[in-house]
Amino acid sequence: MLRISKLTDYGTLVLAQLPTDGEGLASAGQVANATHLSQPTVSKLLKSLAHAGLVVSERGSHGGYALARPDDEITAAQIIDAIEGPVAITECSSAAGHCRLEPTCQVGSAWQRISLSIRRALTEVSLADLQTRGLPMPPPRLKADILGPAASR
Amino acid sequence: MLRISKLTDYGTLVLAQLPTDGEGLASAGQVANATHLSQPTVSKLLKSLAHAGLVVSERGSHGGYALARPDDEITAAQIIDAIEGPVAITECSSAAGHCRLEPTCQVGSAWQRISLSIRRALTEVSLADLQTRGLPMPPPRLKADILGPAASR
DNA sequence: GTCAAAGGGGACTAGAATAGTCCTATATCC
DNA sequence: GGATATAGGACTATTCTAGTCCCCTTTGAC
Repeated sequence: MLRISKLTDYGTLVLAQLPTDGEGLASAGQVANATHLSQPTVSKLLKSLAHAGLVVSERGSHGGYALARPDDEITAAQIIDAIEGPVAITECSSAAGHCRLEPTCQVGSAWQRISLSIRRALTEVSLADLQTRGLPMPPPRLKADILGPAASR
Repeated sequence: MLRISKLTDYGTLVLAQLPTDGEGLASAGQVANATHLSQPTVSKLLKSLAHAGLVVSERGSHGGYALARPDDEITAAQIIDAIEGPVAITECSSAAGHCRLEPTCQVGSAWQRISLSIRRALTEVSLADLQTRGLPMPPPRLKADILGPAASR
C-alpha cells in the first residue's frame, strides 16, 4: 500500500551516519562504507539532503557533510520531502483544479485530509526517534487490527 | 511523499456508486457512466474489489455489483489492500530477512512501526467517512506508537 | 603552483511498476 | 438461442525509480 521510495529509506540511513554540525564532517565515501550503499547513490542522496537544508556541506579536500541541526530537530516528513518532493497521497490532492473528475468526485477531499493527517504525524517523528533501537514495539493486537479480515492475498 | 495509486483512488469512487447488498445492483457500465471512468477500468476495479470480498457480484443479464456490507464497515485500509495488495511502506518492512542491509540497518524497524501506525489509522476511516465532506479526520498518533508506551521523550 | 580530494550539478540508462485495454469464457434472463 | 452481464487473464504503452557516470568548481597540502 502506502510506501516511501527506497531512496528515502536509504536517506535515513545516510543521515544516521552524519555527525552534527560543528562536530566534524563525514565524506560521501565514508558514509557509503558505513551504510554499504554505493558511493554514487550516497552522493546523490546527500546532494538532495543538502539542497533541502537538512545537511550542510563543505567543499575542498577535507570537505564532507554534517547534519544541519540536531537529530531531534529533523523530522521524517522533512526527509521524505527532501528526497521525493512534496508529492501528495493522491494526484488530485497535490493541486486543486487539475482533476477532470473533480466536479463529480465525491471523495477527493477525504483523501486529502488523510494525507494531511499522515503528514502531520510524520512531522512529529524525528531522526533521533528513527535511530533509536530496542524500543518497545506497538502492542501485538495491532497486527490483528491492521491485517484485518482481508489479509488473504 | 506517500501516495496511493490512481486506481485505488478510482476504486473509492467506484465503491461510492454501489448500492448496499440487498438494495439492488449496479452494472460496471452504470458505474462507469456515473464516475466518468472508462468501462474496462471500472470492470477491472470491481473484479479486484469482488475478489477481496468488499463487493458481491451477480452474473447474467441483470447482473451487477453491490457492496458486500454497509459503507461504514468498509475501511480505507481494506480498499487499498484490495487494489494494491498489502505492500508495506518500505521494501524491507514487507518481509523480514530479505534486506541485505539488515545487519547494519539502524532504522528499519522504525519505518515498519510508522507503516503499521498509518495502517491502523486507515482502518479507522470508513467508506462512509470518505464520502462525507467536511469531516475532521482522526489524527494518527504516530509518535506514541513508534516510541512505544514507555517512551516519554 | 600544482595536484589530489572532496562536493555541485547535471545527463543518462535499464528496469520495474502503473494504468489502461482487449479477448475469450461463463452465467443468467427473456 | 440471443442479449447482457461478470470472470479471468494476457497484453501494451507509458511513467517512474534506482542507479551510474561525467565534467565542473572548491579547497587544502605539498
